[in-house]
Amino acid sequence: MSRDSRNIAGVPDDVDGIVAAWRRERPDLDSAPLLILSRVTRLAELLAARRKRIFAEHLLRPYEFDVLAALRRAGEPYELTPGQLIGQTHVTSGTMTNRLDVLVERGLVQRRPDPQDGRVIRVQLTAAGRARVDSALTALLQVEAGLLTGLDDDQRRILADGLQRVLDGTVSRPR
Amino acid sequence: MSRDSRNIAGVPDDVDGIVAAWRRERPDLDSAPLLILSRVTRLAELLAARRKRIFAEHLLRPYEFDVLAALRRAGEPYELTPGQLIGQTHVTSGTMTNRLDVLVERGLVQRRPDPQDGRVIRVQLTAAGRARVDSALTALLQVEAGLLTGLDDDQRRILADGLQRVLDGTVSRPR
DNA sequence: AGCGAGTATCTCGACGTCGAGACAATATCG
DNA sequence: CGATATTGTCTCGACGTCGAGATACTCGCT
Repeated sequence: MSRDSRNIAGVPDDVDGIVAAWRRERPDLDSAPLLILSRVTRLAELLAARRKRIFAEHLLRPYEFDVLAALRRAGEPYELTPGQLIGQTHVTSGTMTNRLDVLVERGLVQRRPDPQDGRVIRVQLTAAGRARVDSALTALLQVEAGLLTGLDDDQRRILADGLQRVLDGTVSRPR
Repeated sequence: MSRDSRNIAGVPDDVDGIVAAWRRERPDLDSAPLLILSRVTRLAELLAARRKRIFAEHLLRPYEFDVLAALRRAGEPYELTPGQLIGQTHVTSGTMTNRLDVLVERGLVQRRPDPQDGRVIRVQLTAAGRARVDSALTALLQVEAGLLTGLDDDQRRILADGLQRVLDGTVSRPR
C-alpha cells in the first residue's frame, strides 16, 4: 500500500483505495474531496445497516422509527399532521401515507380528523408507540455512543463542527 | 434559539433542533452522538440528491455511474465480473443483474463469457460508457470541491481523519 | 352565498432494491 | 472417475419510495 493511499489515522479503508485508483486513472482530476464526501456516504450506509439491526430487536423498521421519533420529539400530546411529519422526515406524501397505514395497523399510532380543518388529519402516538420508540432510542444511542469511543471530546467537537460547515455549504448552495 | 441548540460554527441546522428536542424530551439520555452521526446521515442524503442532479445532466442515473465508475477505476481493459462489481458497490446479486441489463441495453457496457470459467461473465466498459463516466466524474468532482470551500486544508485533513476513525470503529465493531 | 385559488391528504403505477432460491459450471475428495 | 460441495450468476416476488394526479376541504374575494 503506497503512502498516497493511507490517511492520517493510518488504517487504510475502502475510500483510500478508491481515491488511489482515481489518482492513477484520472491524474488530471483532484480526487481529494472524495476523502471526505465518499467517507460520509459510506459511513451513512454503515450507520443505516446498524440502525436496521438495532430497531429490528425492538420490532421496528427504520422508517417506522423515523415517524415515531418525530412524534415523540414533538412532546405532549405527541401529535403531528402528515404534512408536518413529511417536513421532518423528508419523504413524499405518498410514502408518508403508506408509513402511517402500517403504523396504524400495528397500533403504534392513531389517525383522527382535525376538529378545526377538515383537510387535516392528526396523527398521534399511542401508549404502545411511545413505549416502543423510547426503548429503541435508548438502545440506538447506547450503540452510537460506542461508535465514537475512538474520539476524545475535542475531536468530537471538531468533527461535528466540520460536518456542520459542509452541511451548511451544501444546503445554501442549491446549484 | 437557546445556547444549547447552536453549535460551534454558529449556524443552527436541522440536527441542532432535533438534538435540542431530544434533550428536552429525554433528558435521561446522552444525545450528543447525534450531533455527529445524524449529521453524517443528513449530509449523505443531500450529497445523494446533488449527485443525482449532476449525473442526470450527463444522462446517467446514480446507480449507473456507480457501476461504470468501478469499471473505469479498474483500469485497462475496464473489465470486471458481476461478483467483483457486487463487492465494490455493496449491492446484492439481483440488483447487479438488473443494473447490468440496463447498461447493456444502453450500450455503455458489454457482457461476454469468461474463456476460463464457464460460470463467470466478464463485464466491459464500451467506448461510449467510458466517455460517459469520464465526463460525469469531472463534473462531480468540480461540484464536490465547491462544497468544501468553507474549509481550509487543515480542517479538511482533520475532517477526513475523524470520519476515517469513526468508519474504522464502525466496521471493526460488528455487534 | 358562490366561485376560484390554494392547501392537505390519499391513490396508483413505475422504479430500484433485497433476499431466497434456481441453475449451471467448477472444485474437491474418496 | 464419479459424487458432492461450492461458486457465480440469474430469476422472481415482496417491499418501500417517488411523483403525478385525484379528491376533498378551506380561504379570500366579490
